[in-house]
Amino acid sequence: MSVQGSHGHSHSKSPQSLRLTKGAKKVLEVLERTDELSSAQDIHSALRSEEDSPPGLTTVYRSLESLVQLGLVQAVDFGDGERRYEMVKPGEHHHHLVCEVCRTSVHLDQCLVQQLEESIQAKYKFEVRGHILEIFGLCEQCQQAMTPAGKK
Amino acid sequence: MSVQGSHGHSHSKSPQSLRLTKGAKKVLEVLERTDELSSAQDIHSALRSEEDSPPGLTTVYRSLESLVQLGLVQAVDFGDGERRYEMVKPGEHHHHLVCEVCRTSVHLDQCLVQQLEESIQAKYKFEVRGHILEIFGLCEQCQQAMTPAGKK
DNA sequence: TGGCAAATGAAAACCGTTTTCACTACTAAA
DNA sequence: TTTAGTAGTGAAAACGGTTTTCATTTGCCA
Repeated sequence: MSVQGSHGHSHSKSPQSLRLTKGAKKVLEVLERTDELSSAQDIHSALRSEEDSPPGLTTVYRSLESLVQLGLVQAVDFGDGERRYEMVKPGEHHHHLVCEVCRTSVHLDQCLVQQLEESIQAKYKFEVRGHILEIFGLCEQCQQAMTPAGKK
Repeated sequence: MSVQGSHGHSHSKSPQSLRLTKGAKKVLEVLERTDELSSAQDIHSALRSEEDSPPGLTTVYRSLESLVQLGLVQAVDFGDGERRYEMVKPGEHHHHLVCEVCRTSVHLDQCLVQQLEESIQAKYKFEVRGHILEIFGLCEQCQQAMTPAGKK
């Protein structure tokens, strides 16, 4: 249920794209079988290497936007300038451990924030609609790979 | 303690900027008296409207990078394409309620994640170094401003 | 089957951020 | 105090992910 603003001016999303277009289906397929977070470009190259006439990058972006709107996909932003996406399994909601070195990410098995929302709502009169929680650090391998000396 | 990757390749930050330069001081002053999150451009225009020879945008960016490195400022990314910054009061760590309509943000008075870090560390063998938690929704005013009809 | 709205792709525009490079301001040594 | 040498700065260009534009194609349906 993470919320994702858009770069530019985000015109309220008109008629189009409320249906699952052909391109969007292909994008969703890629995300369906990918366990890690994927950027638009990741998805685009995945498709290009397996389809004979893959959707263009533009279509991938547009599809992702629709899929997010449809609630089938969630966008995550680590602040490194590249947005990542992943499938949302219905009723599932979770966060990630993101390794700062190798950038791999692991799902946390449940949402840590849900219980807090109610009290925030009461205390701040703030209507909670979504949240981003990402935890950064070092995965096990990268901890080991970092020799005591190199521990910048 | 939010973590902030950089856009490009982030050359490990050489000698320079480990001291508080003149430009950085001005940037810090702006953040010091601002209670909301500010983007680089915000800071730049603030300075331009009050100094006779204000630091350029480049310097603002460079200063912010240094200040983050020095731990005096933290960067926050909502995924709308614009990074925001705020002063870090020593020992303080908190998160924000961000209104999706008017984009104002309010501090939560404490960190909601700290208690979790230890158990994450144990369970996932993941060395936690930082996290991002931002909660999105509607502030009180914007809730009211949204007439039942206009509730897109 | 003809007409239209939606979908698509290529290329251009965007825009926040970073890099480059020439120049200036400090600072420390002589 | 002059003289390096180093760090800081600004303007402009480069970058790169994302969005827009616009001409074309696709697919639905009356």
